[in-house]
Amino acid sequence: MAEHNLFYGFNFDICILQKMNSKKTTIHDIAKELKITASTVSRALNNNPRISEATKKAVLGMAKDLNYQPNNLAAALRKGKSQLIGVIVPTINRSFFSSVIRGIEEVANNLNYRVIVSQSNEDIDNEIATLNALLNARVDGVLVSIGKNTNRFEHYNNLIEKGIPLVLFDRTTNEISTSQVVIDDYLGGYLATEHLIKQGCNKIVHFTNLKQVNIYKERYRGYLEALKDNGIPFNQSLVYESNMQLVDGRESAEKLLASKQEFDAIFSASDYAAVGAMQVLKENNIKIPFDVALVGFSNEPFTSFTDPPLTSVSQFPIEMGQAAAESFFEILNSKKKKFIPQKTVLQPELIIRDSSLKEGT
Amino acid sequence: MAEHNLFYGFNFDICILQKMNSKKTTIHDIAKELKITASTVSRALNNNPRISEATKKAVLGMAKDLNYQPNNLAAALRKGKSQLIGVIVPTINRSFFSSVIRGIEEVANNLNYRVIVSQSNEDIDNEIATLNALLNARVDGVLVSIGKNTNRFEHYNNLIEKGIPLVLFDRTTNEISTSQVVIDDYLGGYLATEHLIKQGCNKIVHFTNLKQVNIYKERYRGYLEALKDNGIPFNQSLVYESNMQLVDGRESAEKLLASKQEFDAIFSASDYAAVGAMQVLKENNIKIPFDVALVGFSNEPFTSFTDPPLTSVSQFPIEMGQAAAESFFEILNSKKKKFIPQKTVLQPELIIRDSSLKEGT
DNA sequence: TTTATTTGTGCAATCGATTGCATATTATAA
DNA sequence: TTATAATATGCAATCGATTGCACAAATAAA
Repeated sequence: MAEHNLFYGFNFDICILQKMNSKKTTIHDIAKELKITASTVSRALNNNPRISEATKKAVLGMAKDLNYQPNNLAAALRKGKSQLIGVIVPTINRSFFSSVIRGIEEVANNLNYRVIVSQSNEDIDNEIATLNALLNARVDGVLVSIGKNTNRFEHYNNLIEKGIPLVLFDRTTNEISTSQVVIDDYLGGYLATEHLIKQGCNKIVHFTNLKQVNIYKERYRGYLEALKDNGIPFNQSLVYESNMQLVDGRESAEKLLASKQEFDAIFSASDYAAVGAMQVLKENNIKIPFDVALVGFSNEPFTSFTDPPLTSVSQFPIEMGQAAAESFFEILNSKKKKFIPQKTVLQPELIIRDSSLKEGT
Repeated sequence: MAEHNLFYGFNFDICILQKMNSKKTTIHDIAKELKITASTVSRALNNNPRISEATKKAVLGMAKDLNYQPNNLAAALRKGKSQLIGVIVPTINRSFFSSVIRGIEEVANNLNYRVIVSQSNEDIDNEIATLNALLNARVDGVLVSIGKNTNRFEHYNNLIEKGIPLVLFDRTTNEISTSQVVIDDYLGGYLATEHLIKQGCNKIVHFTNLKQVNIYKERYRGYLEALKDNGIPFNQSLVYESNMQLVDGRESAEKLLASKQEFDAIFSASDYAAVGAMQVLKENNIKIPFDVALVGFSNEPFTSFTDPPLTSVSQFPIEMGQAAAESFFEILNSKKKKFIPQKTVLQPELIIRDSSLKEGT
């Protein structure tokens, strides 16, 4: 296990934390130096048109000389906006979410906003506590992907009542009347299934999760529709419900084999469950994709490292983050004007890899 | 590609952003209501011993009634500390870093601090800009994993001079005299190599990167030492240098095969390069681990999904984040006292999987 | 009963930047 | 030359919470 070994004084010197009498310089210091007032300095720094070019130049120069660093806290307090935005995700520790955050950050930083990240750990109390903490930190708004178990939404609706911008992404709900960004899970399910059919499969198993989360239902709906559109009768006994983790995929695959049903493909609504199934199939000497074609969902980074590489549906997480941030700033900038919550639906893309590619080889 | 389709008015109502006359309540509101002063309210909320229990109870009750939310900005401005800490990583979008952040967050949130995350994208200018942005946001300190190309460190040394707590983790340097948290890469390299030797290998290839980054050098050193300790002569032509991504691993493996050298194992200092090698070996019908045993480094999540699963060295990223945060708060709390920068070295662990396990099967 | 403490609150300044309004200076129009 | 407008800057209040110091009331000690 990871232990903490402490070594002292490597090639470090003992150092004394000197609070440095160099008190940070403020606009008042600049003002004093230039024999003008702080208000003029403030305006000059903000490029206010009422300030002469000469003064502006002088202020900017002196600011540089004194190594002036603006205190955003003071400005935030006065202006009532902090240039901070909060992001709540179930966990940061998943490729999908960290990529979304990356997208959000890109857009936010460009607009000179900073991002505060918090994790709900799929726990509603945690989610509420974390939201309050963000509000206390006076974030200018919040972007959220709600937890699996979140079934009350007052805390979010309160935000909206207070006029605090809120955007939901990926894990959304219609119980909250605000802008949201999702991918078209239905389409993703449809594309995946259609692809399998085109590969010649017609006994397609589906792994899904029927809990409250919308996304799986939509993928399932896409699966059904693709079958229908291609004249393939739906067979309920080919649908396996589980928690969609790797072990669940293994379990479903084992049940499937035990059932002796015929099947020539599996469309798993999760990459993890797909990998579990892949393992079981290989253990049983079932050839992928020749005996059974396999498609996952999410295009997790590991999908290209499995053997065979796993066909999957990309959700474009970075783009989702960007879109969410853009939606967010639209709300932020529409203050006091009428504002219509909008739903941004991103198009998923089927990433075809060997696990489902029968022809050619 | 992901397009943005905008649908209006799904089951959303048009909603007007009402700045809600409900101005946020402040301690003054509570004070007025209770006919006491704001200072008393402030002290009561902070559980100051000079305030009577009765008053405290009244204040707390009224605070709840009025739905009071403290304004951390105001407190931060006055107290000169924001309860915000900044984290800079090359990218958030990598399992290792997002896990470290998770660890940092856990500790920080418990102490009522929020974490602001920023990415440097391995670019030094970006790193400096992002650091300044964090300072302007008045973070109480910073935790950093420095970029690959960062070769100047004044911006960090400035922090230290100003007495702003700084902790380095994983990607560190001795050019900055502050606390740091790393794993023992040397030991990781040693363990990996030793394990291969114990499996009966004695012609062990090593994939490494010889750039400025310390971590690869240390792993290499561990490799050399393990060879030496086991009486295996070092063969320079078995060492392949590259950028350590998947394609680089492929390339190195191809060169290796083309060289016709004999080898019975590969220790790659990166999981990605290891997977690249795995692909090439399999394409050449070389059996893993029977013909060639394979070990990676980092224990990326995908290592358990490859075929065969890849033996690797775990760096315990969450624990690293926790240790970094603990180090950070030690500095923060040692203010004005003498403070000795300390180096925390975490022990890595070899996670043995099938790619290197010759016996048994 | 008087003096010394302790206890509980209030007063007012402060953190640093912003901003509505007033004012002084200069340029333009009448 | 005087009235008017434009330009540039200053004054002072403000955002909301914190905190050193003062002070009154209550309690304890003399």
